[in-house]
Amino acid sequence: MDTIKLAAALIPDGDLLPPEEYERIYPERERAPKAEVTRLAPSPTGFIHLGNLYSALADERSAHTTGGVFYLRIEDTDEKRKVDGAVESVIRSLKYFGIDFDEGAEIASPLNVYGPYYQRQRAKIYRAFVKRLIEQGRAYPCFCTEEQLNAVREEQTAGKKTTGYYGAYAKCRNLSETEIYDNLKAGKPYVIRLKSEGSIENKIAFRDAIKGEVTVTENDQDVVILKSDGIPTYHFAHAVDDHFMRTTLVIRGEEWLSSLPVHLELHKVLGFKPPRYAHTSSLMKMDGETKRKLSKRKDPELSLDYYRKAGYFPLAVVKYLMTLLNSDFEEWSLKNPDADWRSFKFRIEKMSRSGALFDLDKLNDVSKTEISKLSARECYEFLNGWVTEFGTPQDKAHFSDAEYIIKVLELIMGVGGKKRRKDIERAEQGVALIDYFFDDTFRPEYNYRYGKEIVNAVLDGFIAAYDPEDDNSVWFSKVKALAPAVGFASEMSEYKSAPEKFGGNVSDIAEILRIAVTGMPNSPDLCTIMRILGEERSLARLKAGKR
RNA sequence: GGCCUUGUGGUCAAGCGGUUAAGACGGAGCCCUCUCAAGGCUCAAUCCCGGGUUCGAUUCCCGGCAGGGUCACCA
Repeated sequence: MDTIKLAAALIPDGDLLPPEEYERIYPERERAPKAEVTRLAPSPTGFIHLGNLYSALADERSAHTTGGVFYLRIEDTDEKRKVDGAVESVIRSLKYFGIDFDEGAEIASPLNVYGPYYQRQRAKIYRAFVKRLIEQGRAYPCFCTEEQLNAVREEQTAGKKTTGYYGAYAKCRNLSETEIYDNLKAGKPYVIRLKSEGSIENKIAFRDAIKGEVTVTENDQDVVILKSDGIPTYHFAHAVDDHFMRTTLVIRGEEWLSSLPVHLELHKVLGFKPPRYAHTSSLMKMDGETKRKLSKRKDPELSLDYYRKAGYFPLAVVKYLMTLLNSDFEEWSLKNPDADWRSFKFRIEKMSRSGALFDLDKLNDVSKTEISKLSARECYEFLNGWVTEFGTPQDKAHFSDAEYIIKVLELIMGVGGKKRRKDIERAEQGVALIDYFFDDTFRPEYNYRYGKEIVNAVLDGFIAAYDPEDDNSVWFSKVKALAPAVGFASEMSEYKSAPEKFGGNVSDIAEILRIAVTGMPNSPDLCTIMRILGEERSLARLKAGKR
C-alpha cells in the first residue's frame, strides 16, 4: 500500500506545513521548573457550571501559585454545541468569581503566541498530523456508516463482547487499496481512525497527580481521530493542543479517566511527551438514598446563575470550593482570617480522591462569615448590586437611599463594627431582612403571646414614657418600669427565683414592643431600631400595634 | 455486563502500623442576654464487611459488599 499517495488522496490540502515545523513555531515555554501551565478548555455552550468553576479554580491556583500560566482554549470541534457570545460569557462568569486568564481566546495578552485558541481555527495543524499518521501507516480511512456501526455494537452486546471498533471488528482496517479508492471515487464519506497497536491484555501503571497510582488497560480501539467533516475529535485535538500549547498539567473531571489510554496512545504515536494529568472527582449531591453527580438538567444549584440570583457573595463560593479542593484551606483560613485567600498554598496533590457531596449548609456559613467581614459601604455595594439586577421595584427604591441603608447596616447588623452580627447569608435574604425599616414593606403579623389587655397596657405605657432622645440604658429602664403594672417581673433574677409569681418578665415586655415595631418577635437591638426609625414612625407603629 | 475508581461521625475531612481517631458545617445543651444573630463552653455521633500479614491494623494484602465513572463521527 502506498501510504504517501493515500495520505495525499485523503488529506488533499495543498497548504499544510510539515508537522515538524510546529515544534519550531510553538517552542517550549520559558518557565521556572515548577511553574505549571494549565488551561480551561470548555466547549462553547457558554454554560459554565459549578463543576467548571471548581475545576477552573484548581487550574488557576495550580498555575498562579507556581508562577505559571493559566489559559483559555475553546473546544469548538462540535458544531452543534456552539452558542453565540459563549466565550465572553465564560470569561465574565469566571471573572465574577475572581478568576482571570493570562492567555487565550478573547484574552488580550502579549502571551498569546500559542494560539489560535479556537480549535476550529487550528484545523490545518491537526490535518498536518493526521496526514503524517496516514503516511506512516498509523491511521486509515473508515467508510462504515452509522447503521453498520450500530449493527456491530448490537452484535457485540448480544454476544457479551466488548463493544467498539477494534481487532476483527475493525473492518476498514484491512481494506485493499482498490476498495479504498473505489469508495473514494464513489464519494462515500469517511473518517480517519487510529490504527491502534495496543492490547487489552496489557496494563499500564500510570501516575495521576490526584489519584496517585492508577492502572489502566491499554487502548485497542481504532478511535476516530478525524471526523467526516474534516475536524478532529476531542481526543486528537487534546493531544495536539496540549502538546503545542505546552500545557504541563491537565486537570479535568474523572469522567476522562476512562479515555486516558486513548490519549496516551495518541501521544505516543505522535511522538509527544504526555503532560501530567490530574483527574478530579465530581461534585455530588444526595438524591434520595444515594449520591450522584450533580446534573445540569436536574440540579439548579449546579448553575452559577443560581448563586448570583440567590445573592451568594462570590468570594464565599470560591472559598467554599477551596475547602473542597484542599481541605486544609479551612484551617488555614481560621488561622489567617484577614489574609488574602490567594496566599494559601494550594497543591493539586492534596485534593481528595473521592467525590464530595455539595453542602449548602456549609456554603451558607462561609457566605455569612465573608459578608460579616465587609464594611457597611462594601456591604451596601454588594446588596445594591444584587438589587439592581434581581430586586423588586420596592427594593430598588429603598436602595436609592444609600445613606439610610448604610446606617441600618452599621447600627443594626453591626456591619463594619466590632460587634459583628452574622445575619446576612445571601443578598436576597439580607435585603428581605431589612424590609421592616421601610413602611411599604413593613408587614406585621402581630402574633402576640399575650392578651389584648396586657398588650395594650404595655404599648400605652411605653408610648407615654417614650422619649426618642433616650440612650440604651434609659430606654431599657423604661421597659422594665412597665413590668409591674401587668404583673410581670422587671428583673430577670427576680423572675427566675419564682416564675410562678409572675405572668412574664422584661423580655416578654420587650417582645410585645418588638412585635409592634418590627412585626417580628426577634430582631437586633430594639432601642437602636427605634432610633433609626425616628420618633414619628416609632410612635405610629406602637399605636398601630394595639389590639 | 466489561473496564477503571472510591469507601473515617449526617456532611466536608485530617490521619500513612501503636493516637483519648484532629478540625469545620450541621444537631443537642449551657453561659451571656430585652429577643434573635454573634461569641464562649460542653455533649452526642465515624474507621463498610470478612479473611489474612503482623506482637499490634482505620492504616498493608486478598475477597466480598456498596457507591461513582465510562463504554459516540459529544466534549
